[in-house]
Parts: sequence; structure tokens; C-alpha cells
Amino acid sequence: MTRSGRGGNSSAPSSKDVALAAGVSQKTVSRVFNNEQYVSADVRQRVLAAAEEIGYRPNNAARALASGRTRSIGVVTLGTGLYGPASLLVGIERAVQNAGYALRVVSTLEGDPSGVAGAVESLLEQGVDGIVISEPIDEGPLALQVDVPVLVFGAPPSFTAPRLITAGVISEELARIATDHLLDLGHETVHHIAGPRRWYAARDRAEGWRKALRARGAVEPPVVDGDWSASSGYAAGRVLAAGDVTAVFAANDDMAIGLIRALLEAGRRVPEDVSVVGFDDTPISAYVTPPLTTVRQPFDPMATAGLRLLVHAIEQPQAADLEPETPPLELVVRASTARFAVHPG
Amino acid sequence: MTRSGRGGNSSAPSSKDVALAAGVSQKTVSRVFNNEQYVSADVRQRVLAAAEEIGYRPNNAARALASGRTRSIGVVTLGTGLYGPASLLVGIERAVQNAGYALRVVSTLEGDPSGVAGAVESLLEQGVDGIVISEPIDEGPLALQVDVPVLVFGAPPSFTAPRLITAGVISEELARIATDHLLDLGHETVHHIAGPRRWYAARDRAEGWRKALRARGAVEPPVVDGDWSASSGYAAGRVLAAGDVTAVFAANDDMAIGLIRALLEAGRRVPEDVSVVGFDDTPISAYVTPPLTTVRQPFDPMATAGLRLLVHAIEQPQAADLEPETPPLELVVRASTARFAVHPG
DNA sequence: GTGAAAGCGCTAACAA
DNA sequence: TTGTTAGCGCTTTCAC
Repeated sequence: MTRSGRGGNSSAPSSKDVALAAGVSQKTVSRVFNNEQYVSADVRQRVLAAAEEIGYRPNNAARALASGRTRSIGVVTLGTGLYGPASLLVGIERAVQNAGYALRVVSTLEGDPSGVAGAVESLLEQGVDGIVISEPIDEGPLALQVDVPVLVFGAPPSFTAPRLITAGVISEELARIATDHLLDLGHETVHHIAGPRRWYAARDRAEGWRKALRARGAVEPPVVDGDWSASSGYAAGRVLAAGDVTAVFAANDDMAIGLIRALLEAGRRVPEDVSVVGFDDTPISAYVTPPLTTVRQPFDPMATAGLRLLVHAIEQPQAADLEPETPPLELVVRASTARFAVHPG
Repeated sequence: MTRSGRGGNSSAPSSKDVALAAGVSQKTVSRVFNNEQYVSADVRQRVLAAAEEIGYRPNNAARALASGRTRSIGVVTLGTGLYGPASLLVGIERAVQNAGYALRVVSTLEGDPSGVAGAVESLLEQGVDGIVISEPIDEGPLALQVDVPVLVFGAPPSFTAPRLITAGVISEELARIATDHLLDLGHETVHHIAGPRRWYAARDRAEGWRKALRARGAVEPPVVDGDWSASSGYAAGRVLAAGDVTAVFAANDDMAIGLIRALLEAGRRVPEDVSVVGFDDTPISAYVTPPLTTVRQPFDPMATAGLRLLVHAIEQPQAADLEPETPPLELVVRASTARFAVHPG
């Protein structure tokens, strides 16, 4: 057992080994692997060949320690498979990689005592150059003591951090569009099945719905609470089916699907008796019965746009923040909505 | 500007600063933060207080460099929002955190030239103690040169690595259960809408379906190819509706939903004319019309069980691998399947 | 129980 | 264009 006794696998070749094999200094190897200028093509070749030969792989921990930068971004996500958060995470993954950064993920189970603050702390320990908080929920005012930039999707008013960037605040706008669509079809008012109140995304949608109603002077029916699940949409549907409803805007497609099921079971036809609009445009929404009218969340553009701001803040700390761009908003009209007609019964 | 010029933020306190403040040696601070023994309660208190006071946070890069271990696990995932991969990722996230490790994620877009090998390489550079390959697709024989243990979900025969662990090989079994259910209902045979052939998960399901048919001596209709999307299920449904079908097993719920839509549009009733079974038990499957009979993929137990093996292999490199445990298999019977009856028409 | 010294593999600053 | 030197913040070894 002649291991070095020190860190890790004594056999993993270091840049020193490469230098030795290529007959150059260790610093030159470093230059080559960082694509610095002032390395002759010849030397670069030799170094690369030697590295390949002995199976050298740069050690990121050492690099991070020496440079103080990790070229990695941490994301705080919710530990749920919900379509929204999951899709946003996928978009963030892609965008982070495209920007040339590595991704570290910490998930905060809902109800987690340490919550977002704990997750951020853990990312900071791991070492990240920037942090993304995806789909935040309200856990009370939160002051983040961080010196890296923090990107939050959903502009929650109770977050503070020295270098806070917000992006993707379009739920409200989309909710207005959804509600307006129903109002435009002649419905006197629109009911709303909301997501959990602690979610900023749920609040934004409820707010957009409310504003659309007020703008038309429509009466504002009480919000029915859901938890994003189809099952909660179903429960809400049973409640709504008992009263008189002609139009419902559900805060996501899953709840819309549960709602439709409850409506059908109660003998209400969709869209003849009740029009339903969802939110997200999940891939199956076009194939349920009836195909669902919904608004599309542009997750990928949101992630790309947000990351652009974050990377800018990381790499140009002095510069002013970039202007956020607004991703395209889209209403997808399918068969779950129809013009309001006075009931024959 | 009196920055050290060296790595990172010169103001971030180090264990040396804590040592100074607490009047102990730097090594003692290290002991405290690693919960080593042989530190008096008194000293431990003082160190912790001092650390708190000056806002000390251990630096993981330095720790990794010195120890050769990162206490992090890397996962190679597909950059898709598909329910299966996304749910498995969520389970892995949770399991990794529970095991006290940090998570690094690299996604491989399908069609990515460097593919899994490139993703693994990038994780190795980042430094991980173990690697998880989630939902792999076949990119040809792949020999991973890695000295950390690698956990693969789905036991693909063409992966090799010095310390390979496989878990979650239950798709085939579940597919048999789904197919048997239809056969038990009296259907003479069962059609299959498969996922993309490059996915091991798709192959396993097709294989389970095939074995179930053979075990009963049922004729084996040609497989209809899908791509996991509801849209491809719909396309497959149009094809199937043209022939005579009484029972279909779709390789996931989304395709089943698309299929049902196509069937309904073609005037076939579900389940009266055609029975349909899906795969996954997505949260909405109970609320579509008709509610879908499906088999449940136990993602969380799969992730937990897999990670147990991986962490064991990381922490007890000498010991034999643990025995894999089989998560519970579950058929969820709802309203999309019915006993076969000779058509009145 | 505690501390001193060395060094993990790399980058930064400066020199040649 | 290349090399030398120092040192990032920690863990390891070994001495006390």
C-alpha cells in the first residue's frame, strides 16, 4: 500500500505529470487547458497529446480553490414532479450548460423547515458563482446574505439579496389573456381554481384573473382553492358544479382536467354548458377530451432569458443589469371553450 | 482596491480566521466542522460561536482538493420534461440529499454527439464520488473509464464500467402485468404502442409485452412505434383504428391518452370497443376520460433503492455490492379496460 | 485532546 | 512565448 496517503486516488494524473511528459512547465499545461493565448501551436499540440496519452483530466476543485470561481451555478428547486417546475428545471439545465457552467441542484421539499435559506446556504458551501431560485413559494420575508448574484423566477416581493435579478414575471399577463378569452366569448364572469396561495405563481395567476374581471366590471366570484393536482381540480369541480358556472379558468392544466372530469360526471357538458381554460399547455392537453384551451408557458425562453441576465451579472459584476426580455405570450384555443349561450333548460 | 488579487472574495472568512477568533489552531476548527472526536465540548462551543460570529462557511473546493472526496454525486439525465425521466430525477434529488451528498446534474440532449460519455467526462472533471445514469438510451456499446461507481437505471447490456451497479429493472415485469391484465379480460391479443427503440425502457416494455403474449400463445401483432408523446399515440391510434383491435398496451400514459383520443374520433368506444392500458400512472391518468388503467412506476422507491447501492459502493469500496431490492409492482385498474365482448355490429 | 507542518492541483503575478 | 514562485483553504500525518 504505497498510496500517497493524501487526497484521493494517487494515480490520477495531474497537470504536473502532463508537463513532465510533454517537456514543458506545469504552467504551460495550465495555459493550454484554459485556452490562453501565447502558447505556440507546436507546444499546444505536444501538451494535448501528452494529456491524452496519460489520461489527464483537469481537477475542478483545485481550479476553484485557486481562482475563487467554480464556473458552476446552483439552482434551488422544489422537489416535485409538477409539470411547471420540472419543465423550468429542464430549461435551466440546458441554459446553464449552454452558458458553459456546471449545474448544482438543491431541492427544498415543501414544508422543509430550513427551506430556501438552507438550500442557498448549502449551495454557497458547495461553491457556486450564481444562484437560481426556481418557482419560489412564500416562506415569509427572506433576506439572503449572499455575494453572488441571485436570479429569481417570479419576482417575489419578499425576497431580498444584494444582487437580485428577477425574470419570467408573466403569469399574471397570461392569466389575463386566459380570462379575457372567456369574457370575449360572452361569459358574464369567470370562476377561478387557484393554486396554493403560498406559491407566487398561484398568486400571480389569481391576480391576473382578478384584474381581467375588474377591467370589464364583471362580478368576482370567490376563488376555489386547489393544490395544482388533477385531484384537487376534481374536488373543485364538484363544488362548482353545484352552483351556476359557465366559465372557469384553472391555474394549471392538471386542475383543468380534474375539473372537466367532475363537470362531466355532474352532467355538465364541456364546452356546451361550461367553458374551461387551463394554464401551461402541457403536451397532453391537446389530446384530452375535450382538447383543452390553455395558455402556454414558454419555459425554455424564460430559462434562457433569465440565465442570460444571471451570467451577465456573474461575468460583468460592475456593469448594469441587462434589460429583461419578455418571452412571447400565447393563448392556445382548442375545444374546451365555446361562446356563451343561454341554457335551453 | 486592496484585494488579495488571488482567488475570489478576499473577505470570505476561512477556518484560519475562525481559529484566530476562537484562540485555537486551524486544525481544531477543522475537527469541529468534521465532527471528529477528541474535541472538548468547551472548545467546540467556542469554535462554533466564533464561526457564527464571523460568518464562516467551509470551502468545499478546498476540502475536496485536500481530501480527494467531494461528497457529491453526479447524475446524467435526459434534457426532457417527460414524466418518467423528470420523476426519476426528482426521486434521485431527494435520495441524494438524504444520503448527505450534493447533486451535480448534466443533461444530454437526445442526439447529442458526445452523449453519455461526454456527460460522464464532464462530471468527472467537476469531481463526483459517484455517478447516476438515469433513463439511458442506447448509443452503442459504451465503455466508461471511471474509477467511481456508476449506477444505471435500466440495466443496459451495452454499458460497461469498472464498478457498475444496476437498479430498477422492472419495466419488463410491469409490462407483463399490463398485458396479462388485458389477456385476462378475454382479449385474444394485445397491440402495443412502443417508445423509441433506442430507449432501454421502451425495449423492456416491448419485451414484457411480447413475453406475456407468448406465454399465452397469443398472436403477436406488429409493434406500432411512438415517441412517448401523446401526439405520437394519437398517430398510432389512427393506424390502429383502421384495423381490428380490441386491446392496446401503450408504453406510457401520454401515448395512451393520444391513442384514446384517436380511437374516440374514429368512432370506437373505450373501453366498450377497445381496452387501453397505459404505463406510469401519471397524476392525471385518473381524471382523463375514461380514467386510465395503467401500471405504476414506483420512482421514489426506485431512486431510494438505487442510491442505497451507490452510496454503499462509494463508502465501502471493498465490500461486496448490496443486494438490489425490488420495489412493489402495481396495476391500477380504472375505466379504460373492460372484458372482451364480441362486437354486436 | 490539541497543534505544527506539509501538500492536494491548480491559477495569479511577475520575471525572463 | 514560456517559466518561477507563491498561495487558495482545507485535510493528513505525526508530534506533543
